[in-house]
Amino acid sequence: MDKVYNHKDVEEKIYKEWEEKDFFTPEVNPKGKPYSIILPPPNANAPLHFGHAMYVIEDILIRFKRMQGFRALWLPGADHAGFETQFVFEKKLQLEGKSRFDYDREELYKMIWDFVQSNRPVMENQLRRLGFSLDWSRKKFTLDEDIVKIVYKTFKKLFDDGLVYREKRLVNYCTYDGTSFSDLEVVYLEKEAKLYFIKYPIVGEKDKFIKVATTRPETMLGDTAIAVNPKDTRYKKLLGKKVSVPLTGGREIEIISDETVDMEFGTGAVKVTPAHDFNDYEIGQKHNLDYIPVIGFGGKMTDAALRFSGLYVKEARREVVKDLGELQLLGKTTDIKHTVPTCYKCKNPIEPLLMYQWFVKMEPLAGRAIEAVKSGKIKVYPKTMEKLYFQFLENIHDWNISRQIVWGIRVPAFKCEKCGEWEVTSGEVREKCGKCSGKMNQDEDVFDTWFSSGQWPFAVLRASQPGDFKEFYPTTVMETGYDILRWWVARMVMLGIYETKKVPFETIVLHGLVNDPLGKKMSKSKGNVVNPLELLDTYGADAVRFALVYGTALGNDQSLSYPKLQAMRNFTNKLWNMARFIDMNRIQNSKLKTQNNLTMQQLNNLAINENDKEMIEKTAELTKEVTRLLEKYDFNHAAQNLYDFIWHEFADVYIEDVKNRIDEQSFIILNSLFLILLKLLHPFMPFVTEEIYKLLGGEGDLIVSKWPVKNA
RNA sequence: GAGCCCGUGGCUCAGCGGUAGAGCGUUCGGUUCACAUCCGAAAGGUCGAUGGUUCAAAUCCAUCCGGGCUCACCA
Repeated sequence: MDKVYNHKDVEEKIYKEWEEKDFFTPEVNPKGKPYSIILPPPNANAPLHFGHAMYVIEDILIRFKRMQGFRALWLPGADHAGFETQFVFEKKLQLEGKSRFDYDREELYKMIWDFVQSNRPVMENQLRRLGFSLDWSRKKFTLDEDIVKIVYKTFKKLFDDGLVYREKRLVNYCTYDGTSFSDLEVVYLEKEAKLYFIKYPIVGEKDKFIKVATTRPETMLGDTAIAVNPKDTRYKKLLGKKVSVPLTGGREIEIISDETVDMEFGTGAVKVTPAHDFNDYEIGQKHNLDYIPVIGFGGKMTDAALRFSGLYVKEARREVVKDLGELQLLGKTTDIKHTVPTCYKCKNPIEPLLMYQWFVKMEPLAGRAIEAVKSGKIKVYPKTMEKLYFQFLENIHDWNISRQIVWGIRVPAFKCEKCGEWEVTSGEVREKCGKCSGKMNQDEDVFDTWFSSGQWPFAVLRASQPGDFKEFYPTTVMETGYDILRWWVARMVMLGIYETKKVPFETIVLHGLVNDPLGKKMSKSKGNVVNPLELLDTYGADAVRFALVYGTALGNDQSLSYPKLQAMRNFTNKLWNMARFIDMNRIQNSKLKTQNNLTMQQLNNLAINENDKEMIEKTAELTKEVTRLLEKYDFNHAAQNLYDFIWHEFADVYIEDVKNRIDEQSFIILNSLFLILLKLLHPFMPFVTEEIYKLLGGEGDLIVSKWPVKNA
């Protein structure tokens, strides 16, 4: 054996061997009970970041269960990541001096498809480098034909059940990216703004005004009421009176009362623009107001904005303020801080705009999802995360699932040109209207990516291999970062229960984020992103894996620590040298048998020396403890126990002791105990343990060896 | 505005009701042994602050301070 463990020589070789021997499929344990985890499908188009390396937790579970004899399935996939990917692709086009408008829908889709396919192996190979024992024979993509079909079916079912509807409503729209979003994709940023006080002349009463305060004067062109609080005595006598909206050529609106108006803010009177503000939209619904859209989808003022038509919102604001000043209708302006809805991707302001979109009615779905966790049908680790889950589901709004992009699953809905009738299908194309035989056109929009990934567990198991769904659904564990609990996990629960009548997974395990060494969130814009591959090169996959679970409680964020990585790398080397010691003794004492792989029971029968007996007992205890900790998803302590015991008890004390009294019997015990420790450590450090196991003459392959049991 | 998490030796973090723990770092000693060393030992903490509950609190409760995250329609 080499003097020093060299992970580079070992990892690739071993992974290939495992893959060639088909150890990653559940079929290695044909008779075991099913145990399944679906890998959260990474974006097919993007290289992995450090968060993905945390999926090592899933590999630990799968290897553990595989060794215990379960039919352990860990199913890999890739996500088309609709808007994310189209955004990246458009950036690329931009660099080439092009834009999405230079291509028709089909061309653009094809280009993105090729782009994604060419990048996809990068991500998949990184998963291999991490040592993940994923069943590649079952890998799926969210745009695979069979998956798409399932997504269509769910949509149709939701529609038929009245849980999907198409309506013209105010939605979050990014005029830069040209698409609408769900609530979750809107980020509220605190910004400095000007609060303008504007006078609206009261009709028929000369020189009388009502003053309102607003940060968005340009939207006044679409005002359809002024609202005050019914309790506000200041305005009681003005209720029902008309005012004329400045700059609109005398358009008249009414002063109404609504209890949502905050008397303390501004003047206590608020302008109501139902077509461009969520609050105002609500008020508009209640009071049956008109909707006058003055901002268009391109971010420019519409014709309804009269002479401001064609101006961008910002310009329009400036002009409106200027004109109001000239008309003596502008009061004071003050500086305030307020939160502005912005696009999570491009950071430009989100405009609430009125449009027809497909919505999923969430309340009934959310209720069942809440119930699933409250009743214990789904367990959450760590338990504190339940709060996040409930918080989201208890305050949920209907989900806008339409996106105005091409990269994704196109909505299978067709509209008749003639009679306007909509028909939703399970993917079949409708050319003729069933009612009037008019020509039908498919909706241009695609689904929100999360609508398809929200169906992933049942979709992927129905599509992977015949029998998989029956065998492996519900899956055992869903493990992912807590940051996508709402985006993804909660939606999987809702859609899973809806479509299959069963929870999609029995347990949710959530890990924390990996921050940079200074504790800051890694992000491209900050330039502090650490490429996991570099660390794999430097420290080896085993060390990186171990460092990620060691010393951090489940669900807590951690900062990348180079000293820790180094310590873990040293640990792999320590293991290697323990093996070298054992190996050298075998060679030097050729009469020593290579008999090993004895069970605890056999070792107990063999041992005479007190120290040997004690070590057997301690190893048995460790086995019990590590097993117990893994069962309760306490990877941190399982890892710490292994580390401490192997280094500071087994190596520092026991090996030092055996050194001075080595004989046939003690060698067999030493060797066997070490192999047991390798088994316990294997889920965490699969490469070095497998390599050593084989060098020391372990039977077969460690990855499929039997998990040690205390009393066997 | 509301909620959540974190604040433990120089650094990174475990512990979360029963005499303060680990890794890294530091200091001293030993060894070249299977070990890019490794082994042994030591120094170093009134567990953010203040009150309370308890026989007993880093651990439970309250308030406050500091750091982070999330949610929310403040015009």
